[in-house]
Amino acid sequence: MTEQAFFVLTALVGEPRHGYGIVGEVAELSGGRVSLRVGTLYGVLDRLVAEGLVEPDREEVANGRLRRYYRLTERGRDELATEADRQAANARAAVARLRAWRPGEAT
Amino acid sequence: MTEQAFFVLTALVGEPRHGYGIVGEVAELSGGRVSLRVGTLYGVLDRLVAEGLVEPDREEVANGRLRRYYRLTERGRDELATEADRQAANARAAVARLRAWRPGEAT
DNA sequence: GCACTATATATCGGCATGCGACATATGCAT
DNA sequence: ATGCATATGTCGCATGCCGATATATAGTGC
Repeated sequence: MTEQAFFVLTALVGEPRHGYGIVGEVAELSGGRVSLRVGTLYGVLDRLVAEGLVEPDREEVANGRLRRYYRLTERGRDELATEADRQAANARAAVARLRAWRPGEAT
Repeated sequence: MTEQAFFVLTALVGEPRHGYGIVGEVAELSGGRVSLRVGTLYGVLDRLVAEGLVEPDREEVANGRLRRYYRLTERGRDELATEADRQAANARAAVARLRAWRPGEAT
């Protein structure tokens, strides 16, 4: 799973969001580290829908502008949890190695 | 940074390794979750060398077979540490959200 | 002797993905 | 009127992953 897809899923946890809202939410919850571009968003969203991790929720018109909402599926939630564990494990593996071999302490 | 590049850097922490050795090391330290393919390896390695995160170490001939070793640079080590923090933070953000909204507790 | 496997290097082409640029449209402020 | 924030979406380029392929040596099984 790509980092962008990972953050889209995370942004959708709890409540459905529309495309533009996801962009803002991703920027916020990543602390600005990841800026999801619109050119990326719809491609990612289409793929996630095709994989059954996300599904269309509803359409709203707010202030004359269309809002298309998406929500996380049960499977999307599970996949996200699995992926989060993976990432955490990867980070742990790297940190453990970096600690084991301090500079100048090469085997 | 891609997951493959991340694992190549991790595999090189502490001691220089040759290409084929990196493949085995990555498989081991990822618990089999990531299988780095040879078609991927050399591309990743070239990019890391170009970015100054990895550099050629030495060449050896063992059992009539050439072994080309690579080692992690100071910058490579720093980048890996930064990336590991990023991954850990991403995982934490996702887990925190998943815990906050349990199934059926939607806002 | 011959086939197969493991070790070890490297290249090539197809496919997926990320993203800048662009297109379109509304409401609000200047 | 001009521009900005909001909101949707498309297109093409560049990057990156990986299967397939090529080359070469040493050891094992038949």
